[in-house]
Amino acid sequence: MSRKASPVRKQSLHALPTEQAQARRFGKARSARSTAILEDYVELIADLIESTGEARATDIARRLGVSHPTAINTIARLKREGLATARPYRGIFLTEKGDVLARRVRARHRLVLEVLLALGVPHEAAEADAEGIEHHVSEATLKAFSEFLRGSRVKKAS
Amino acid sequence: MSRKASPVRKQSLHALPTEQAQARRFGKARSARSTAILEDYVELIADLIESTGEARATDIARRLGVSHPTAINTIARLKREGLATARPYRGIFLTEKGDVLARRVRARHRLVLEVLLALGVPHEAAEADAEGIEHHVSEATLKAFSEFLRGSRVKKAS
DNA sequence: CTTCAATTGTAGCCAAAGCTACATGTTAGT
DNA sequence: ACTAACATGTAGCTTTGGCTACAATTGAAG
Repeated sequence: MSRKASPVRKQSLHALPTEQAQARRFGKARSARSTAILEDYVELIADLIESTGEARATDIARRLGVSHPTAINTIARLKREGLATARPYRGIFLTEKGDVLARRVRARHRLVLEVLLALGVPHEAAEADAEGIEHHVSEATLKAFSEFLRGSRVKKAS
Repeated sequence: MSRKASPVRKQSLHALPTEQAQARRFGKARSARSTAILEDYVELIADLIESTGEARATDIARRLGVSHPTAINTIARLKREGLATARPYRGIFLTEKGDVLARRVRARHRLVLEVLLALGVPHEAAEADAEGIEHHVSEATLKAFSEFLRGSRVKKAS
């Protein structure tokens, strides 16, 4: 079937998106997946530094639920990408770039969590799902979320 | 720092979750990520079969925006996991198990999309983000979503 | 019935993200 | 000042999910 590459594939009943549109969407999801881990690390490092004064590799590994070599490997990737630095045996630090990313990610995380809670998702599920969902929320969606929250807060206040 | 493994790490200002809780959440997100691709394939195969009568490897590759060997590799994984079968040069088919998964995934996808739209997310962003978000939505969240939608539909109707 | 282009399959590469096992540093407590 | 326990680092393996390049199969058109 389908000898020629593209000409107007019969769009039927449920109307699939066009190939291009669908490929674009999947591509976005793929790239979000590949940055998700970096974002998790950066966010966690920022949290640890803020709340305990330092971010050590093993603490990070324990909190992520991975082995410490895995954490060290990923931290090496953070360094390669200019998001973090580390003085051996002295802990992990964020670069300026890492810090900027951390702020963005944390704000987004909080917003996603609040929206889930506002929608009536139970606390623990909201916390768990937010951890996965946050990486796939675009700017446009973020904006809609914060407007929705403003609305629902107003409603509650009245 | 932190000679002993766990004793009550000082929970400060922003109150980090406990190590166990956080590790559990990250673990869930990780496993969701690893099944996300399988779910995408199964969903797409079901869509293609329903709307065009068959699912060919190259169509799948084109729609996902990946090379055809990548698609074939992943389809091999689907077969290994008992979700799909393929008769060489004859297209891809879902097993019973694959079909069950496809139904679940499609229902979830639709629900996530509807919620995003109901929250005021623009159409294209909603479609794109849903593609990533859907894989991280738990049963509890799904339930909350469908109740929220019922509510918002009622409101709109009034 | 041949041919040639599209589809499908195979081989072999890469990077990421996980693991276990082992080696090396550090440092708190005696 | 030692030493044991913990933290950190290194080596080497696996799986997943990408890729390109090439080989084989199909089937529509001539």
